[in-house]
Amino acid sequence: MSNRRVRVRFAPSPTGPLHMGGVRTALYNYLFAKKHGGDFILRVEDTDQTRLVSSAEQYIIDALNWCGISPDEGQSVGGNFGPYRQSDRKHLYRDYADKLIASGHAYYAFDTAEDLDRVRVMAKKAGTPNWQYNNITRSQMKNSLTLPEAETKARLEAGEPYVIRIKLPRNEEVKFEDLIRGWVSVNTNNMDDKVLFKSDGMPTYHLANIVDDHLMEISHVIRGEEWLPSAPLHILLYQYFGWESTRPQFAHLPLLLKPDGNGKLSKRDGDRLGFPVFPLQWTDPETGNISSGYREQGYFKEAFVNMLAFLGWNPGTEQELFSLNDLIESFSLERVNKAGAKYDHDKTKWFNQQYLRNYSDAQLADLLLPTLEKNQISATPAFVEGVVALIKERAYFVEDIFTEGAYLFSAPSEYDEKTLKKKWNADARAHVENLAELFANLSSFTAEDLENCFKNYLEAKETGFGKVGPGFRLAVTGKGMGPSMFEICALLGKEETLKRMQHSLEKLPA
RNA sequence: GGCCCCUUCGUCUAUCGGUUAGGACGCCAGGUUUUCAUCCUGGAAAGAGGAGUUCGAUUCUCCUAGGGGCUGCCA
Repeated sequence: MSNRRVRVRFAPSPTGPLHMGGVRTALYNYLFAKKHGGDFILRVEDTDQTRLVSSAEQYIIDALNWCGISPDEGQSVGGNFGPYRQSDRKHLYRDYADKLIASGHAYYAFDTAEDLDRVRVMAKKAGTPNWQYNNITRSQMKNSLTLPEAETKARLEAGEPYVIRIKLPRNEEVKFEDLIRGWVSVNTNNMDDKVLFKSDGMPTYHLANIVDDHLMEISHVIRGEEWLPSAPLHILLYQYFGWESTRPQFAHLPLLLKPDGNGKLSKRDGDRLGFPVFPLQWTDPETGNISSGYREQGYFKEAFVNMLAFLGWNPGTEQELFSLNDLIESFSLERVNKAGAKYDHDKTKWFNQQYLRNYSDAQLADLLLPTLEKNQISATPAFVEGVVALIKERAYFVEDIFTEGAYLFSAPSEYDEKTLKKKWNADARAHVENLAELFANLSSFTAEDLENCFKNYLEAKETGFGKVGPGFRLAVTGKGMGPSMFEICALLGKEETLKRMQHSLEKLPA
């Protein structure tokens, strides 16, 4: 058992886009697999045909690929344990359900959905809020345990719809050791006879999940805490199938919580609180609604992954910046927290800023190209790199470099009103005029030259930086704030700088 | 309501019986900067409450409270 090859699976249901909680579950599975030299499998659990969203499966694959945590096995990449889509495995499950019936651990139930609704409503009226189909109530229902054998047989042969339910024992303690939570135990009296096989011929999650994990030789089931309540049921299934010796170990992850109010982060929270909940942008195929994604918002996948990894896990050191390889090296389930974690968007932005700074100017210039193209701006690579160097430390996103430094690419068409009002006067105008003249005579136009020239001017005029600087900046950039003016002018070059200064004198009030 | 899980600064977290309870984000103040951003320095900020075990509990146990999950022929 301990020598068993590590094989983990991420098993989403393709009912929509994967949200960041799902991505984190996938990430932890991936990290655990890679840490132990094992396999990371993507299994699509599409047993609920009514909730299926056709484009969801591809979205899930795209999202994992973007994050750099592509599966080793799956429908799209192949593998020796396929098919990896449960609807393609449909033929497999019935036999297992039958085995359970044969061994007395499951039974046929003929109660219709309407029957069950009625019973639940009545029970509620009688003061029982959650009626369950269990080892007591099943005696009053229509199933192969209560019906005469001949009638069961007749109904089956007549093609009457039925489901197969697990038959839980009375008053039995089910215990298992969770890798994150330790011993968890539940009494079967508090569990119900879950449906294993639906009337549409599909297995439910519970059956398909156990059968597939077994067949695919899964060694560790790492999934969200929402599955903790049904884990005992799964334990029992392994027991009834006689698969206890190869039963995977369980690890139930803490949930990602909404930053405001209560509850777990859900798909419906997309953009509601001013941040995406999806890794990639998603267009709802029915409504056409678009939900934003981290990728399209300009987040680096490294930052996104790093941030997600830290929501529920930490290395125990003070290091916070981890590449995917660093994460693989450091990850362990023992260091995963038990309590749910609230998502913090500020921290996510901070992570992105950190990664942005780790890129070289040349790399960032490259990344900026599409944005420039979109805005129909052409500039030499050297110039773009110069802009990056000047602006990058005030940027969180690549795109910020453009929005913050737009005035470097094209001369200002408007001038900041506040600065205009406060700093532009006859003196400022005269200073710009004088400086333009001095600059025109410079043979070398480096930041250093400009600074010297500027400072000499200040001395000559016996004035301070504060009297001249703001007007000068306004004239050249149209802004009231920004990086060093000397750096800016040096980057723009003599011709452009002078042109802008002249232009401002014509355009700004006298 | 029932069952299960959880509980350290606002948030993410460190601490595996003895610490001035540490770090990060955010926030505030000061410094650097012509300005803004960056950067630097500093600051405010936490063991839910109550019992017990122990020489000693944030750490172990129990109770209470609070939070979360589940309670479907959904996953």
